[in-house]
Amino acid sequence: MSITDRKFEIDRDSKTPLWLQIRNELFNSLYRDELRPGQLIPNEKTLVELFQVSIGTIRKAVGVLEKEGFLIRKQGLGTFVFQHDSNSFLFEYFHFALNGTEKQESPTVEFISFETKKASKSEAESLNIPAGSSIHKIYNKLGLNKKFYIIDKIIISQDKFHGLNEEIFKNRANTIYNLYQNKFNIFITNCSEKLKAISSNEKISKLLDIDLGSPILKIDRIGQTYHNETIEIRTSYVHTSDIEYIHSQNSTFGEAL
Amino acid sequence: MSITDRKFEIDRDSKTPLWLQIRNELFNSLYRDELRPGQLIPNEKTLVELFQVSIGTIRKAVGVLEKEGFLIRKQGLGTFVFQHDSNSFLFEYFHFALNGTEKQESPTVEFISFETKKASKSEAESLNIPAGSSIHKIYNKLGLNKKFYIIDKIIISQDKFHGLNEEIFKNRANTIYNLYQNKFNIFITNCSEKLKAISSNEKISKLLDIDLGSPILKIDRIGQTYHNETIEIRTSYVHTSDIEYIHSQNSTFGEAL
DNA sequence: TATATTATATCATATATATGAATTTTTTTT
DNA sequence: AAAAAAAATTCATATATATGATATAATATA
Repeated sequence: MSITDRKFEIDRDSKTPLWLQIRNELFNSLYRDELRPGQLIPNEKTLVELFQVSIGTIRKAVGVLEKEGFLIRKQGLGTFVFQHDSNSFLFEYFHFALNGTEKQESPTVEFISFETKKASKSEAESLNIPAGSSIHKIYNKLGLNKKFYIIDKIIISQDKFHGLNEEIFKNRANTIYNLYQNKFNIFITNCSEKLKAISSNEKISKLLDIDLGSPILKIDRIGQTYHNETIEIRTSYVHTSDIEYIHSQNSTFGEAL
Repeated sequence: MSITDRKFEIDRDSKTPLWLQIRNELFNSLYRDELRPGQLIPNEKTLVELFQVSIGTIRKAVGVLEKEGFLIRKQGLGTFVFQHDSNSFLFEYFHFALNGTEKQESPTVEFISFETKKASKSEAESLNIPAGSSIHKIYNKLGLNKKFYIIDKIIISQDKFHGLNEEIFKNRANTIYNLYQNKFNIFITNCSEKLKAISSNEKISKLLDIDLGSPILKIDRIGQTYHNETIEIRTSYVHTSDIEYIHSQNSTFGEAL
């Protein structure tokens, strides 16, 4: 259903502000896929008619969604739905740079393996799927500057990625999140990472060509979509001799609405 | 000089929008300490008269500074300058939680040592001070749940913290950044952290009561004030058996203006 | 055809104004 | 003196409107 045909119910007597109601309605349209990644959304004048509010209220609602990262406004052009692609990937989810440098380069990605198997208990729990469900387990190698430093293990539910196989995964033209988005209609909206230092085991040592027991940065990432539905578990094993994980922030930034 | 006595120069013919000019003027007032941490800033009506623009333009400028974390608006009360204190500390700069938990508890902090010495070449370089200048080197121990997991090494220039000594540091009533802010008029506005996995050396092993060579998370943090002036170098050595470093984010959040 | 011009569409900035909500202060009442 | 009520202060929401900036499309011109 097109968004311009929708009937939106805005309650002028509600205690929640109009702009927030509209923000939520637009958010739901994203969630329900009435507005798709990359798509041009109706212009402000049309939204005014659709919601029967003033343009200032529309701009406030759209502005919040823009700050949240769901929409992108372009002056003279229109407002678009954010999409995962090779440009956005770089600065969003890849947090490594060569020692001492700030500039984040695009990593080289090399496929290692693709398996489909039964989820372990903890894997099933993290993905919130029934115990014993099928999952895809994918290994990748990531590098910077012609050397590989990172092993990525990706775990996703088979059910949510119907038809996914090694060929499709390997032949994707863009990022992994772009594949999720375009082929499987799953849009990753947020990630949470937990970092630890561990000793490398035999498998990791071999894959990264380092000594057994070397200190390794282990990153557990949970990738979620709308309404905090967990889609992906990704574990990164990083040899941090030449590269480092970067995390910058401003005063209270990050905790704001 | 009080901000209400200042003469602000707003250029209505400039290509930079009024709201941005005003945002910058207010930012400079923060930088120049005409507006101090915790202070109530003039109300919107006063700002309208001060800058001779409409209230919408003022609200836009203040709104941006609020999003950036420099101001905090309270309906019915006024707008205040953000300040470092024990409440804000928790969720801003401490990124650890016990394994599996999300909730961030306040860490226990225990003083280890306070030294004043000559800066090494790399320390001087990082702090952007002349080679051989005096610095303070402070060690702390941080813990959660009655166990210590973190050793913090803090390095600051003696020049910028005139009169600081062990007693003053130990007897502070609040956070370290609060001490900088209130006693030395230095306001930390942003931090950048770089993480690595290393093997613990003898000193760290002893301090954290762990085996020599255990994998350790090493965090190099640069604390800066207005205009990216580096104030503090902090290195954390973290034993991540029971705790983990947490980093969450939304789609494009973090890269927005 | 290629280039310059003009028109159109769309978001950005700015003003003016009215009403509401939350907090504090002042006044009145008991 | 204490409690309740009223007033004042301040930010929040919402409308209406005008002009500017930017990108694209359509048209006219060389």
